[in-house]
Amino acid sequence: MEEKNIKISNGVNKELPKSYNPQDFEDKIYEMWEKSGYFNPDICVRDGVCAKNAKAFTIVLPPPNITDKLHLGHSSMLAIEDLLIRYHRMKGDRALWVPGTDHAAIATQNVVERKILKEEGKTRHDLGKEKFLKKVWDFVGVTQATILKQTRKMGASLDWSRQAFTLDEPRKAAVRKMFVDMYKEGVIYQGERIVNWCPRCHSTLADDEVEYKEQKAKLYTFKYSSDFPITIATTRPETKLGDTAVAVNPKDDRYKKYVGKIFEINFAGIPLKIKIIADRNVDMKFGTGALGVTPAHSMVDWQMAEKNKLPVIKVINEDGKIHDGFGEYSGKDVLTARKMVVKKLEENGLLEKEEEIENNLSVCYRCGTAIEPLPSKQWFIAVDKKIKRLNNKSLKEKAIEAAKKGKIKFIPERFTKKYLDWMENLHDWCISRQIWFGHEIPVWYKEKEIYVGEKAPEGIGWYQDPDTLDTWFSSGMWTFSTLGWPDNFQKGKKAGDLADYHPTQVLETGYEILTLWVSRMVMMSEFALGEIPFENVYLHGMVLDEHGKKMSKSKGNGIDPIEVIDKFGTDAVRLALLIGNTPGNDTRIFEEKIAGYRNFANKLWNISRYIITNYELRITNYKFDFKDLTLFDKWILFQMRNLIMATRDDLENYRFSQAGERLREFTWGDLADWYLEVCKFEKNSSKGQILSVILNDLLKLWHPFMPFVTETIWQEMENKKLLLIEKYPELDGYKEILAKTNNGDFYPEMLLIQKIITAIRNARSENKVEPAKKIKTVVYSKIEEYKKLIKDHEIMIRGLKTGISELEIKVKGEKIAGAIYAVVGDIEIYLIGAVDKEKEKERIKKEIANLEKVISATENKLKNKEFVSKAPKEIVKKEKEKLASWQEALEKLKEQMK
RNA sequence: GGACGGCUAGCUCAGUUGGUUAGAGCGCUGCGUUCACAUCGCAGAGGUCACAGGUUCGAGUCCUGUGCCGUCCACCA
Repeated sequence: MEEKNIKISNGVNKELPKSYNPQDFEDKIYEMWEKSGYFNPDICVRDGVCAKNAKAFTIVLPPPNITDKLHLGHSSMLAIEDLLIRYHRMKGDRALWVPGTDHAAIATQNVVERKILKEEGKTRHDLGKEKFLKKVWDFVGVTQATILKQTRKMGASLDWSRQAFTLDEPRKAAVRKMFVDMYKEGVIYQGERIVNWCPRCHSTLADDEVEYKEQKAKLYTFKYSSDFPITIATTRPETKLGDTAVAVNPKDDRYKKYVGKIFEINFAGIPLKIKIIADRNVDMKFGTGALGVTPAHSMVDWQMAEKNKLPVIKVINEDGKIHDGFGEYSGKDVLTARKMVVKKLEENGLLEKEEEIENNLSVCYRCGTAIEPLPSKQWFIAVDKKIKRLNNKSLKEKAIEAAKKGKIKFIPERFTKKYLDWMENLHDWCISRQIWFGHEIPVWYKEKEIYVGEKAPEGIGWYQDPDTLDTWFSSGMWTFSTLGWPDNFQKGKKAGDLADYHPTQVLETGYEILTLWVSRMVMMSEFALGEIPFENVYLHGMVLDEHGKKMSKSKGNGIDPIEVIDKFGTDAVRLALLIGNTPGNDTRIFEEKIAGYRNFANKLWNISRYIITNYELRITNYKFDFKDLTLFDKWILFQMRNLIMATRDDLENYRFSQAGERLREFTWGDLADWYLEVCKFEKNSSKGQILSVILNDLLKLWHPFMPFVTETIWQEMENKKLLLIEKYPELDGYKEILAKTNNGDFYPEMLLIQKIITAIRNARSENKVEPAKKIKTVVYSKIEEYKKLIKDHEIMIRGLKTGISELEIKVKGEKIAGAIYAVVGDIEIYLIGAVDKEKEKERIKKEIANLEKVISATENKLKNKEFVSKAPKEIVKKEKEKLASWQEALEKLKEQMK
């Protein structure tokens, strides 16, 4: 067939290249999409791509931290979300995907702090707040630009006209409004709490910023004083200067009699009032079973103190030294003070035991300094407070209810439990942070006055709260702050984007922030709008390296998305991330895997190239009026219809990997290896049109997975419209065709032909017959229909690498000696004149052994009366049929061995 | 300490409600370059589904227990 010149989309006449080179097309294609405006659903409505009243399908992109460029985990997130968005856009939904980035307060501040320390040898305090923040904003500008570029590289069809940043002006206004509303409602309050304090960095740390270091420590067992009845144990005697209670387990008979009593004692020279309290969290078996309660310097003790209304005595100050008012200890650092206290105890004969134990020391993840838990004034969100606007339910209750009632579904389902466990144990949420970069707290002070409002108060002498808000406060508002809240929410009514796109349909994010982020979003949305933020939460796993290790810069095992995109193409990277893993599970990725999908993209390219060059005239002719349909035509259309059905079902149920594998199997197996090969030998008037239909729908099905190569091919096919906004394949046309073929009654015939071809190839290969050698082939069959079937498909059978020189079809003849033998059910095949007797014998023996094994297993099954009586009739019938056909084949093979 | 996940071919992983001889990709073995593709084609080898019980006519799949690996949470005074 002569090679034709194909018009490429840019108008230049040229031949399609032999292999697909992503770099030649990807950027151009993305530009086309972006310029078209169809990433924006409003433009789609305007141009009739989707109906005005079409269902909305909204995803807000989990905003990547601007601390660094994107890694493969982000790529995975983008691939999944883009798949969903493209699928729904093609289905005709008003698909909106909102882009943005996260200021990631603490993380960003730390990165910049480290950077200036390294580059200029300065701390943030050296620079001062204003200069330091300028440095941060410079940094943000750079990384943000990189992130946005990378996101486009992934092919993400985000609506850039709605781009947001968690710390831009609209979001700042939203945060202020939220804070003030919550404050007015009494949900936000100021209170004291133990925070993780790093005495070196002079800052609080979030719980997840604390690291634990295994170490050996000394556990001291002692009495406060000789007149105190209970012995306690501690690794930190110096903090005991601030003890206000001793806690024991309420079931502990040793101490029951003391519970409720107060002892006034002198501990190492300092007078203390100690109350004996009962708390079921005290482990009777650890140490002496009694715990000295130091409310100011232990999270757990603080909680006990609150419950029991105990006084709080601060022992250690912000520099990690003993506070004033502790006599000789004041001003000493904790280690010195510890030695002094222990010495005192020894002198007074109060120290009973000193032993080495293993324990976990909390240290600052930045500098490794031991953390001091200290009480400090912070802002909180009350999660248990009943709120009027929530029908007297608390934020916690609303968030739990949403999951329990199934308003919010989790994928995979097991994360529902994790979400609920976390929610049920949630304490008030501390939202203030002692850092500079972040949302300012809309609170002003003037001597003893306090003002909370969206704008600074009038008058002189007011100063703003120096703290900033936890980054999750603003990202918790992400689903609605990006859709125009609060402007779009007046008098309790949604308007604009908020009315059109909220609640969103899917929140797709990593399972590691289920608790940190997802839970907060639910509470914030319930408070602000009285509705859930999203209907489904799809959780993906982590992207790990080949050996299952986390990718990290320090280990140097990370794969840079841009590098692999340059090497293998975006589509290949996307497929490698989408296929071969399941929701909520981690996935390993390495270059060989990506290379495999690069090969696949090329395969699809070549399939298309073949169809386009050979059937060019009919390629855009998408019509289901075929004049004549052969067995294989019916089969491929049947397979295609099943594929469309299954893919839709898979995508609706978030089985992306399965959908991808199925598509791959059809494309490479059914279409390339069988149907296209058939087309080379079987000519009929419908072929071009069938191929046109198949390729059209196949490209559409693949588009959400591999947007670039599919769009490129689509454009090569001289389509005026973008594949991006094509309608997703429907079943209508296929249904008609199928009705005409009695819903697939041709299927067994098709399988028979396939089996005959495979059997011949196999027999030749095992006998080491050179592929080029043509052999006379004789086929026996008692069944008249089969004979006709084979006769009708002779050209095709001969064409498909069976190396037949002459094909003879007989009813039944004598066994042909010295020939290669194969059997397919009733059909016997002899390949004459190329037998390798030893190999042939071996092969038949192997097949006999194989058959005998399955036959005996099946016979036993059918002998079992209970199986026959209790199993469904269908299953039993199937087993019987199988057995019969195996037995027939076995007999024939045995005949050959004689 | 608590919760969750994994354990299926040499490697990476699928396996939807229990029911053909348990699948795929990569890798491996043999053969193959004439007209879509060597980023390819054809054929093949390779698994007692971690282990032990149980339910069932029937278990990779459901239940109980054990082991190993991993993750998250809580952290011991």
